[in-house]
Amino acid sequence: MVAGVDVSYATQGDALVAAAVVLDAETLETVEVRVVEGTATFPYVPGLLAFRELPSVMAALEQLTRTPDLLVCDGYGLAHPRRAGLAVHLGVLTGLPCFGVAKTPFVFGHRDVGEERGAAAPLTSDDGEVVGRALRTQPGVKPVFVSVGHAIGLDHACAHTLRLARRYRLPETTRAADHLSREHLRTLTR
DNA sequence: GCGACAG
DNA sequence: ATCTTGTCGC
Ligand SMILES: [Mg+2]
Repeated sequence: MVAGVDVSYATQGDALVAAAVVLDAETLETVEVRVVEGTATFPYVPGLLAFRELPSVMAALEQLTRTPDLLVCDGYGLAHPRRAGLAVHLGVLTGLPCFGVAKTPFVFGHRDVGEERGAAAPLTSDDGEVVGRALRTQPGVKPVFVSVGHAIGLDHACAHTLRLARRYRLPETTRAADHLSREHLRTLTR
């Protein structure tokens, strides 16, 4: 069981909606969905995203009737200035294996990535440590950035990412959580 | 000292 | 993240 989490924010005011979606890792079938309405209590500050998004994400996860075996975050884990991105926080808070899949670069660069699906290049710090991996999930489409959160290795995190992103650039977990939180927020704003 | 900066 | 109109490619 793999869970994806994400948060949507209202333009007016501080309302937000967090979503947790559990998918069967094999079939990608939706097993359970949870949405939580909340309020933003922390601003967006690059490097401190966990403090803005995780309170409501934790609330949504606590509503699940089944504990997932793996968590997938929308953002970074170890590939963070302090090696403490939201995927690391969420893994420690829950005690569950967790990794992050980010959509855009943050602070670490990488060599060119081949154009084929599965092509990859390490994200490295100035002193050469590998903190993540740029991974092409669809041929000819921008790569995603995978990094370890907690209790999982980078190879396994990338393998899961590829299995969860067979048709689209982003993992189905992230797509489902993003869609659910966005739609629920819309019902509040309209 | 200045610029860059996940979502 | 959210807003917003058009454009490009499969
Ligand atoms: Mg997000």
